[in-house]
Amino acid sequence: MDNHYNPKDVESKWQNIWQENKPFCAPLDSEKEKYYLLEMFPYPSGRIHMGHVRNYAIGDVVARFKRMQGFNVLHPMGWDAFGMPAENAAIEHGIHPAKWTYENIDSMRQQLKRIGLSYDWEREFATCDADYYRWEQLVFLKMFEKGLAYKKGSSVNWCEDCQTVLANEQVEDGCCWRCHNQVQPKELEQWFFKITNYADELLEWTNKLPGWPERVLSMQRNWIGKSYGCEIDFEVADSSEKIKVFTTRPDTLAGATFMSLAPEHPLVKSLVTSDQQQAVNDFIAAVERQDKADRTSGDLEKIGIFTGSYCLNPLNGEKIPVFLANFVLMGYGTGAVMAVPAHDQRDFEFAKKYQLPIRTVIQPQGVELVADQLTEAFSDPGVLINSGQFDGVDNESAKEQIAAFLDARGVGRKTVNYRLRDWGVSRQRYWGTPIPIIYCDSCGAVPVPEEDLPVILPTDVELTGEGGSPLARHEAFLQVTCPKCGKQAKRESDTFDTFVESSWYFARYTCPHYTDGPLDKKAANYWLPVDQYIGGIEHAVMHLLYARFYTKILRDLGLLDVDEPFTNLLTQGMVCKETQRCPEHGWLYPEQVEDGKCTLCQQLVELGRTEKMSKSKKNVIDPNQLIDQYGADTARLFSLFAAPPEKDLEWNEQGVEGCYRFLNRVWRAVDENSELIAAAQVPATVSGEASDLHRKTHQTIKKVSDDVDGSFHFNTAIAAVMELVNAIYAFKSAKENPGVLREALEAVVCLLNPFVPHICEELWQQLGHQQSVEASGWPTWDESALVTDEITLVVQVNGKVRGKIDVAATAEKQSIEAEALAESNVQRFIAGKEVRKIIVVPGRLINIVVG
RNA sequence: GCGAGAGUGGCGGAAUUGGUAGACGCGCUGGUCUUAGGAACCAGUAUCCUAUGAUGUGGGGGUUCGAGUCCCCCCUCUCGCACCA
Repeated sequence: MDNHYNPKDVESKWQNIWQENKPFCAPLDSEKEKYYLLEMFPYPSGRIHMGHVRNYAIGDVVARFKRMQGFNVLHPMGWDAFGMPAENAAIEHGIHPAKWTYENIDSMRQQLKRIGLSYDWEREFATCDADYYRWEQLVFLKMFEKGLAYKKGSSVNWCEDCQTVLANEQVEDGCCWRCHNQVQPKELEQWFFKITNYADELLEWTNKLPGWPERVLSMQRNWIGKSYGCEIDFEVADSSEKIKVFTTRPDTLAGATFMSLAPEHPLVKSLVTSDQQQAVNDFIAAVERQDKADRTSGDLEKIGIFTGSYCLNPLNGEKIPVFLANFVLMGYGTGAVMAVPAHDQRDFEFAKKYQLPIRTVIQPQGVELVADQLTEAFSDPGVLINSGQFDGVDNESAKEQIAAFLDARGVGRKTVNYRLRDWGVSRQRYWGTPIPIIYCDSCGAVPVPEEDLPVILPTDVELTGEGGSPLARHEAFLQVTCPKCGKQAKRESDTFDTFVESSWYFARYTCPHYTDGPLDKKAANYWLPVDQYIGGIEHAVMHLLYARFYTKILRDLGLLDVDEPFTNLLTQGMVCKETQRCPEHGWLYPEQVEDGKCTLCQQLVELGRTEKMSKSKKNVIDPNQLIDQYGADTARLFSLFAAPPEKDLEWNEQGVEGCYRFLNRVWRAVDENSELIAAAQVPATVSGEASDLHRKTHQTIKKVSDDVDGSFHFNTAIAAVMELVNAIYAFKSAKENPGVLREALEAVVCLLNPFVPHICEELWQQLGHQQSVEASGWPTWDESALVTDEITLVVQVNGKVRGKIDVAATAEKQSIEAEALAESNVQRFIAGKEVRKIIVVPGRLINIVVG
């Protein structure tokens, strides 16, 4: 046996062939049915990690499987190339973000090619290419024209020391990650996309995407958060001002004993009385220091301050105090909450703390609810009390009746509220798509004329991490003349959120070289929607919702004709690994830790949690070593065999060896038998051991087909092929039945091809085929080969297994029962007892119930 | 906190969706062959045990002839929370 399996040779041979012959390029004009398969494109961090390998291996199985099934498959790859890490690299190492990014892309492309992924590389692009982002700028101008992009004030994290805006990720415990100075909120005018205009359509379509996991749809529905309720006006006492609140519980209105406003509420200034001014200022400053995400947390201590003003309850005219409260956010509803402590837990805790009155207005039918005795808010349904004319009404009807009462008096109205907020797309950063707007003192915000696009991101910038965005200091970029009036004007210096680029790249893949607009409508409409999208569960809401929204924008701008971008979605579980952190040096790579101590300072390392692999947490596993040692096929097979795709995977290399061993077994099985089976064919009739292998072959074809097609049970598909290979090794009468053996070996090679394509192409050639295995088609199974004459049934007594019987597959219920009762071990358990019932589950088991 | 998921041998996982719990693989134990074995092959491997027995799918209850699977309560872990991508 001198023809050993040598993955290095085999893999470079086939990768060269694929590079030369381009078998994965997808033509627009094809007789075949189209299939668009897409994995979420990577950020070019420089190195691929096991999460990438897993994601792209999953996608490649589907791409190759669909190609074998005869589809015209589009399977593209590109780069989500704008973003903060490139700027950080520039700040830390003085490399220009463009150079850093394009070098990373080159290195990652090489790494991806080593895995043997079947991409149409002709369609590759990076989102930082001006040929890409220029069309994003054009779409922005169209959105601006239609009022779908607008400007409004919004708060950012500001570091006074660095004079710069910080991303949430750059804020640690309320402090700047670089200088550890306290971060403050700062109000800036920023661009927003009106995603709220599409809230209802985005919500409705969550019921029309059967190919999406229910949990993702559920998260998106909750994110949109449509709720029906009532907007109510509370007049401010001794003033003409009104405080608007949104509530889903107008039925509790009579129980509103105070009002809570967000500290950011615009009315705060006019409401605060002079004697409360100082206390309120201190309070607002304290709340500003609190993390936004924690503000609504139930754990957070509820704090508040009296403004000195009162407002009037529109139901009963009662005068109630107006407070500011840390748990009320300006971003949701109206930024004001009518506080009903008896029936809302947060209000209850707040009222207890500040000794505010608690009044029950709903109680369960027939039970008296005494406010003084409440230990928590009562939020169940019930009947109204203390509510004047509405007493005795059940609370569901009271919602309607009170809304109508308020409406009739012009002080309230039924409304729909969404949790979803408009999408803020302005970033005060350099490495992103320039927003194509010019500010003129006379004309205001003027769009850059279409013929002047693209607004090219200048390359001659200095990045320091201080003093705000470099574009804001780049005079040659900033200074322009107003396209409308010709006077001196200034460019917008903010760039887009990188989520904008990732919201339409899948559409651009259909026509990446098109020069007359963002999309070639013919290509877009042929390929879209994406038939199968694959990516991490961490994108369940934001990216996937933005992409859905942007698709509807493109549709409404007449650029394509689909309503939704992704017909089927597979959310891959994360590849996780334990993190390690030094109190002084932050996250550490595994090689920086020795005996639980940081090698830089010898301090004890905090053992972190198991988290998703990310460069910033330094818990990334680099697959290159694995590929060097075992080859790409083994790395692919292992990442697919280790767990089902949806499941999170805690990284552990145990088992790689087994996958390599298996590929060696496959190799030898073909190699050792290739002469014997050279021209063999399956005979018309097979019997005995040969018939068992013949059946096993067809069972495996069926099992793998079912597991791969639509259900992604790759781990069990691979297990099934392993069983078939075990059966091939156990097959003793190969010499007498070379045809049956050939059939089994060819099935193994075909079925494995989507998983481990290099070795399969090589073995397919060795089996004497001229055509590639991928072009040879997916094997089909013969139903008649699956049939067995005899089946084994389990016999239970009172639900416990007591024996097994072999019966003819065609046996009648009566004879099965008789045989089960006669089984010797079963006899022991039913002797002397009354048989009450016999349950026969066809093809499975018999349960004898005795008493 | 809110929203969404997950929990099965020493380990990764399987279970036809209410019907034999532990497929397949790793690891481990013993053996064959070999100058050698970190190669290959064969046998064994949930736990307790004298077992044709009992127990067993994060914990506790329930429904059922039968529950890993369905229902209720609890625990632990993971993801997202709007400027990481």
